[in-house]
Amino acid sequence: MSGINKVILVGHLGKDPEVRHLEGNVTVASFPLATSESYNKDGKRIEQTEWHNIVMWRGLADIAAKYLAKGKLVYIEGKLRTRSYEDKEGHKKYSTEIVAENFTLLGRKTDFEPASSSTNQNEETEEMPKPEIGGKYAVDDSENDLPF
Amino acid sequence: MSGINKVILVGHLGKDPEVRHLEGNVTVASFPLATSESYNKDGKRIEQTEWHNIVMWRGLADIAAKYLAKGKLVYIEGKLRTRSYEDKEGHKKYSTEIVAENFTLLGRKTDFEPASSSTNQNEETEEMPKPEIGGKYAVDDSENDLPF
Amino acid sequence: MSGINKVILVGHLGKDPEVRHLEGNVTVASFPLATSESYNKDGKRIEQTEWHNIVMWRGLADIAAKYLAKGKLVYIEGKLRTRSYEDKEGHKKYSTEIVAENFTLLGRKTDFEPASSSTNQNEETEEMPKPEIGGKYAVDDSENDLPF
Amino acid sequence: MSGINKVILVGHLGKDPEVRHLEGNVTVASFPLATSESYNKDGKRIEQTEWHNIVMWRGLADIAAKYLAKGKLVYIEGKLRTRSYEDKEGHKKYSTEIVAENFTLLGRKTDFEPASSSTNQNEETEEMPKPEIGGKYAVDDSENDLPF
DNA sequence: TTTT
DNA sequence: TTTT
Repeated sequence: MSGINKVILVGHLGKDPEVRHLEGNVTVASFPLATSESYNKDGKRIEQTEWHNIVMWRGLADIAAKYLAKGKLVYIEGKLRTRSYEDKEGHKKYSTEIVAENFTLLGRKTDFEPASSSTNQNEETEEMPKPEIGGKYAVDDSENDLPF
Repeated sequence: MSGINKVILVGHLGKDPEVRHLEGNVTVASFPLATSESYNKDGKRIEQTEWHNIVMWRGLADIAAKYLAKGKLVYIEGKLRTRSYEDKEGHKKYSTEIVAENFTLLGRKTDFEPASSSTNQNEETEEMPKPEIGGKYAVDDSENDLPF
Repeated sequence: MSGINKVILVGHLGKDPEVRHLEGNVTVASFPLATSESYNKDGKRIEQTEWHNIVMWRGLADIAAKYLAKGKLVYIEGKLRTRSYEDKEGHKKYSTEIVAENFTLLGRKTDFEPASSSTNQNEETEEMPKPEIGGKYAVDDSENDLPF
Repeated sequence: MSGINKVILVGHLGKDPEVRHLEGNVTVASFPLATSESYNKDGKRIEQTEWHNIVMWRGLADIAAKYLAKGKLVYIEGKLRTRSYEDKEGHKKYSTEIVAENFTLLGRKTDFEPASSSTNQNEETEEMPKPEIGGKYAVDDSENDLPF
């Protein structure tokens, strides 16, 4: 109860989204996102880049697979989730991810062409409408916390 | 294109939600929300309260009618919208509202009983589940900006 | 007490910042910001633009005067404030503004040259460092709500 | 360049803040924060709690040491930072933390008494003013990314 | 009044 | 591994 868990990021994709299809026709897309900030330290300009693991599920993953690609600038809203797992040597590890809830493409017009990287090229591209420049993409996951 | 318009508020309702039913079975709920902040000025503690006009549509309005009431503490996410209209004397006026997209009840447990104020009392109360303490309420308005 | 009043916007300036200097060497900058979103209605693509009145004070206003200009894409964080005033005919009016707390320039590289519009051209430009692309600009207004 | 890295949390402290004093009179406070959400799955109410590692520096850490304690409800704004380190066995590990930039106490009035847990009890308590209920605590870290 |  |  009583909780807000919200992340807002604007950054560039470090790689094309990696798309996997799970049982039950569930799509998952994931990619690293860089958010950089710069500041002065001792008179020198320092740029610090933070890398975030972004995960998108179902419909949002499908859209990500079509429109997002390495280098694109994107606004992402989501929530933090930390998973624990064991690596191959059996050591417990933690991974913190941002589970995206919606995203908006930002940046120049040429960024708004459908992505054509090896990861997400496919024949259905023509059936997909052009992404609205700056359009917000969100998908109802039927996980709405409604009281009925 | 290229736009983010997001408001995040935590505050108390100044009144019970006012609920109206428009043609097409559309519900609208609206209420004032106070967000206060305090700061020191010239050694004196100043408390400044800002009032916001909150509007909720459709399913979210229905939920608001059940669970929100004067005095409750609530987290609200939404977007800004400024409407212009003419008052009775024909003068053009502007009103800026926050169109809520979701909300979460905060505060003590006793705040989470269904509201029973004159505004939102009705027979269906018993059919409504208890609100989850801190549960997030959001409703898909079928306005998702999906490209298909 | 108990309040959060936060606005997050990404949009384009509709005009150059209008800069005023008040008594006490206080600078105020203000400008309209457009946030647009598009959605489908009845099979047609609708674009809806919302206009926001942005106000920046003191040091932040000085920076805005240098680096912001009509057309630029900017991320802004701030809070809502509604002022009431009387217009020339003596009618009470309300104006809701976003008092900015910090901003970050977004967009293409060419957007990061110092602004040279009529509003903010001045001789001091060369003394100003180049804005960091995507650098965050914030100024401590000595209004921190610290308990001491 | 071009980056926004923002986290907004509302949750309860899982423990009293752990306060450390580094060389140079630098204070660091850290504590776990729980944000819970509940949703329906297969007709059953599921409550899912996410734990976040919160870190506060310098002046903000000092304030946290005074006013925050296990169980308190707090609104926190900050940014994500992932550190890598080697554990005692020499295995590389990652830890994602939220570096807080400001916080606001939420909840009932009785929550706003100075904390008196073992962690943060000390003689200076009387010199500290009462925290404003819902007061926002922020401290300028002299890390402002100003271009001058 | 912005932008695409 | 992004971007400027």
